This record gives sequence, structure tokens and C-alpha cells, in this order.
Amino acid sequence: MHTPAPPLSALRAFEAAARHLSLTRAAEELHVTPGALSHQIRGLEELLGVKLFERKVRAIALTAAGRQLYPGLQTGFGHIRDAVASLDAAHASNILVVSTSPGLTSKWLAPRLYRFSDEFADVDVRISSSFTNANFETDGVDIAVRHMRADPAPDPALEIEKLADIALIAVCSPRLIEKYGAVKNVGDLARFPLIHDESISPRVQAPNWSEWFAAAAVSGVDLRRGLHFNSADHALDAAGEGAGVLLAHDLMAYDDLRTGRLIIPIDLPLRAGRAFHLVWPKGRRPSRAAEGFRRWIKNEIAVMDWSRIKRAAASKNSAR
Amino acid sequence: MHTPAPPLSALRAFEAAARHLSLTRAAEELHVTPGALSHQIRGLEELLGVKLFERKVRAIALTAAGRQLYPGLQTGFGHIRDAVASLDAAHASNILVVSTSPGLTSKWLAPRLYRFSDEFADVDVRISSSFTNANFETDGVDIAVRHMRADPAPDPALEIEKLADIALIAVCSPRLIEKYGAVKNVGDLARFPLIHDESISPRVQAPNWSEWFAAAAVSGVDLRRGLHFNSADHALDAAGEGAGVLLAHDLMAYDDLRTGRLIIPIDLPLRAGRAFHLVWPKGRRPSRAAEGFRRWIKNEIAVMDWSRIKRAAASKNSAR
DNA sequence: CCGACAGTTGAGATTATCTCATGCATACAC
DNA sequence: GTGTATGCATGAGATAATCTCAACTGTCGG
Repeated sequence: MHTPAPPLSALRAFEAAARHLSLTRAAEELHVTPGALSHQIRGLEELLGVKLFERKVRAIALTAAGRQLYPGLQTGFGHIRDAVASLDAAHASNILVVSTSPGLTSKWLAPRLYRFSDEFADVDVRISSSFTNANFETDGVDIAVRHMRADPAPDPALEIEKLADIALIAVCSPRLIEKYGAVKNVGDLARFPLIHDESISPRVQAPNWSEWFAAAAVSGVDLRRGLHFNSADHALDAAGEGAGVLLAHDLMAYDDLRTGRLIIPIDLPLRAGRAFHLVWPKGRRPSRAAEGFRRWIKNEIAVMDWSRIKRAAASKNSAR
Repeated sequence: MHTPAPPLSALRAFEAAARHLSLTRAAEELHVTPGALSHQIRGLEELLGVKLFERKVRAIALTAAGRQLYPGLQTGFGHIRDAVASLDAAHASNILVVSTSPGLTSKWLAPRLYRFSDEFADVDVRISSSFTNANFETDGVDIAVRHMRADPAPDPALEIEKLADIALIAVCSPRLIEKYGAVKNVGDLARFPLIHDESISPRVQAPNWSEWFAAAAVSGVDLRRGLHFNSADHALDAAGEGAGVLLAHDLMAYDDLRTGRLIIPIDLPLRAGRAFHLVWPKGRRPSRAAEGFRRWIKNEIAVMDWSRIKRAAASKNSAR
């Protein structure tokens, strides 16, 4: 049989009450009610066999025994708090929370992150995907990749750095060409099923099929038909399955184009007037992980070889 | 809404496991099962978002995060343990446990202890009253006042110091004299009701009424009659209420004699061959409190004024 | 004089902690 | 090579600790 050590929660209750000389303020600190602390301390006094506080009606004062016990507890709990906080801080500097859209995450960022992790093995990247912009103050986000105007208005709270202009390009599965025949001009797409990616334009005015055909001076194409998606990755997957021709962000289509899953039936990129940007809070010096992420993503953009993509995609359009 | 601090019990589980590098040994120290610690530590890892141990099949090793967290916790919990132990030790040196009989406690020691507490304000005296001798090894007793032979055999384990020889004296309430008439000789007590205190003699041969009358060369007194008590204080209280004449320890009757509640109808003290002794364990240097108690009780015995008691008690025997 | 404040207390609700039994994968002894 | 022992993990359920809530008490200040 062993003599029970006093419960740690009771010792913590005593330490906080002794530091504040107030059960009410100690309770606030520990997120409990004053009644809970009163019970804890009373139980501790019974266990130890000494009075730790002298009760006045609206105040408490340490007894000699309480004054004797308190300093060691204060030091002890201080060390424990510091040890946990230090670990939290060290751990936090190794977490990078990136906010971006689900489409970009799925179709471009996720397939590349292994190269970031190779370079920053100690950084734990957390992707926060959502259709809305993250709030840097409340969402615990370090840095964001946002789809914005190519020349966005300055934001007093944000640093904004352009990564890549966005062009809209028509993409489809090679199997669609085999089914509907080669595409020699924009008008030939009139006989193809269309896919609409509505995630591009719901909140901001962005070009879609209508502008694309107009840019090619082609009219009379029935644009009401075809599949509609509200997520770019789902639209791209449908296109890859041969569901139709999709007007897509060139960046997001890049990997499917490189693998040949998608081709460019007509090389008519439409400048969207929009771009992907890196965004982070002004005034907050980016952490080492955030700074590394910034350099890494700019490099990933820089090494994309569009000319090779265009050559391979065009040759597939006419191949039989 | 606040971020919960890790539970202290989980931190303690981790600290002990880290110190032992064994859940089994840490569980033994904390008096729980290894399963409990496993759950605690797993929960802590989830809360903190880091792995603290690397599990091998039959062993655990600290991870980098675990090595980072451990030292601060070890220091912290060390301070807490030391603070509690230091209070326990200080508290123990201010507690004095005195073992004695209930009769002596009630009729002699308790009425005087306030003078000891005045002199040793920081000492908390605990009287351990029982009819049997305390065991110094198991009962947590520091010092004892025992009723023993006047010249006890040495005990290799105990220090024994005589306080006062015991004499047996007849005592009764003055109202008994009023009721049954003055007592001129021992024979006159034959017509008085008798009180027998059986606590004096159940385990050791001690004189009683039979020896007392024989010492006065009086025979033929019916000693079967009268009240019997197995506690000296109850017998003295009955005598004080006028229930009869009691053959009592002079020391225990002292206060009632001094206040006049009791008188000595016939001044015939019978040497009992017994004495009160202070007893404490040999080899154990008495604490400051025990040493103080020893000096105090010897002084209390020394200042008892028997001659004044005898004069007052005798004058009351003949007063009408 | 009355309302606010801080601590206390008991009863009951809630949550944390623990035990127990089973499983897994070695390590060790024969 | 095989069987047993060992240490850690895990889930389910039991137990104990902790907490909330409401009512009370006695000051303090307006």
C-alpha cells in the first residue's frame, strides 16, 4: 500500500489561488468555477493535514504552511508550463498552413508537394482548401495561393506577389478526337459536348465559353448544353474521362496535358486578366517555412515547360 | 474559448515513462497499470500534435520532441515533489504524538496541555489514548506516559524515565461525609459505599481495596459491594458525584482534590510499587518537540503541591 | 438599507482516468 | 527450432475525480 501523492490538479488549484490570492481570479485563469477550486483546496488541506489558506469572508491569505508550500509549486508549475510552451513554439515553427482552392490543390499543388517536403523535411505542410478566401487572423493560415486579378488593387493588410498569369485553354481527352474527328478550326468544336467549370466565375467576372468563342469570331454556338461543375478538379477529371471539351485554367490542366490524358484541340489561349498570387499578412515576417514555400513555388512555376506541352498536345490533335 | 493545457496527469505519465524508458517501471512508480500510461501518453501525443516516443516492440525511445519536452517536465515535477515532501517533513517535526491511558489523559494530562502549547505554539500535540501500550514502530507514536512498576526491568529497545511514584488514596465527595458522618478511622469506611477502579489492575498485579484495608489492620469489611469501572476517569467522576469512596491514583485525583470536588476522608496513602514513566524508543534522538514535552511534563510533576492538597482535604473531612 | 462581491458547501452531472482482457511482435531459454 | 515470457497497444466498460450549479453567509460600498 502506498501513501497517495496529492492530486496534481489540487496542487495546481492551490498554486494559482496562492499566486492570485483570489479564488475568483484563479478560477478564471484555470477556466473552472471558484467552487471547484474551493473544493480542491479544501481536499488538499485535509490530505496534507495542514491549513494552507486563512479564510476571510471575501479574501484568502496564505498561512505559514501555505507560504512554505507555494514557492516550490510555483517554480514547478512554471517549468511545466514553459516546457509545454517551448514545445508548442518549436512545433509551430515547423508547421506551414497554406490556404488555396480545392481545384488548385488537387490538380497542381498536391502532386508537387513531395518536392517541397524533400527540401524541407522538418516542415509539416497543412493545406487548408476552401472555396472562400482564408482569414489570416482567425484561420491559423500562414500563406495563401489565390486566384485574383492579374493586377490586383493593393491591400493594406496583405503582401501580394504574382506567381503566374492565367490563360483559359480548351482541353479534352484524345479519345474525343477519335470519336468526333480532328479539330481544324474553332467552329469544329460546335459539334463537341462542352464542359463548364463554374468554380472559375461564381464570385468574380471571369471569361467563359462565350468569351472564348467570341475571341475567335465564332458565333451561333449553342452554349446551353454540356456538363456543369463547381469544382475545377472535378471538371478536369470529367474532361479526362472524355465527357467533353473543357475551358480550363492552363495551370491546372498542365499535368494532365503533360501525361497526355488531355490534349489541346485548338491552341487559342484566352488571357483571363487573372493570375495566381501568393498572399500573406503584411507586417508578419514570414517564418522560415513560409519563406521556403515562397521560393519553392516560384521555382515550380518557373520550370513549367509550356512550349513542350503545346507541341505534344497539338500533335495529338491530328494523330489518327 | 481557450486552448486546453495538456492534462497534468498525462504530462506526469510522460515524464515518468521518459525517465524510466519503460512503461512497466513507470507504471509501478505511479501505482497504475502500463495500459493506463499507454493511453495517457497516446492522448498527450494527439493533443500536442507530436510523437514523444518511438515505439519498439518491447521498448520505447524518446523522439526529438520527447527529448525537448522531457527536461523541463522533469525539473517541474521534481520541484513539485520536493515542495510537498518538504512540507510533509516540516509538518512531521511539528507533530508530537503522545501515547497514554484514557484516564491519565482525561484527569491529568489534558487539563495541563494548554501550558505546553503556550510554550510550544508551533507543536501540534496528538494524544493517542488506549488501554494497551503503543507500538513505537507501527503506531506513529513519539513518546509515551506509562503506568509501570516503580523499578521496571530495562528494555533494550526503550528509554525509561520515572516521572512520579503512584500511591493509592481513598477519595470521596464532601457530600458523602455530610450523608454518612465524619470518618475518624479506617473502620468507619465500612458503612460507606465503595467504588472499584478495575483499570488499575487487569493486566498487572496492583493493590486494591483489600490490600488497603489490610494495611490499616482492618478486616471483615464486605468488599464485594460497590460500583466497578474499567476506566479511571469514569470512576473518579462517579466519586465526584457522591457515588462512593474510591481508591484512586493520587496523581489522577489531584485536580479534583485541589478544587474540592473530592476530599481525602482518611489520609492513608498506600504505596503501590508502581509509577508513571516517560518512555521513548532507544536510538531515536527525540525531536525538539519530544524533548520539550519531556522537560515540560517533569516540571508539571515537580510543581504539584501535595502538602497543600492534604491540608485542604483533611480539614474538609471534619467540617460540618 | 440594499445590492454586489467573494468564498463555502452539498448534490448531482460530467469527464477523466483506470482496469481488464486480449492481441502482437519480439527476445530469451531450453 | 520451438515454446514461453515480456513489454507495449488497444478497446470496452467500470470507477473515481472533477466540475457545475444553486443556495448560503458575511462583508463592503453606494
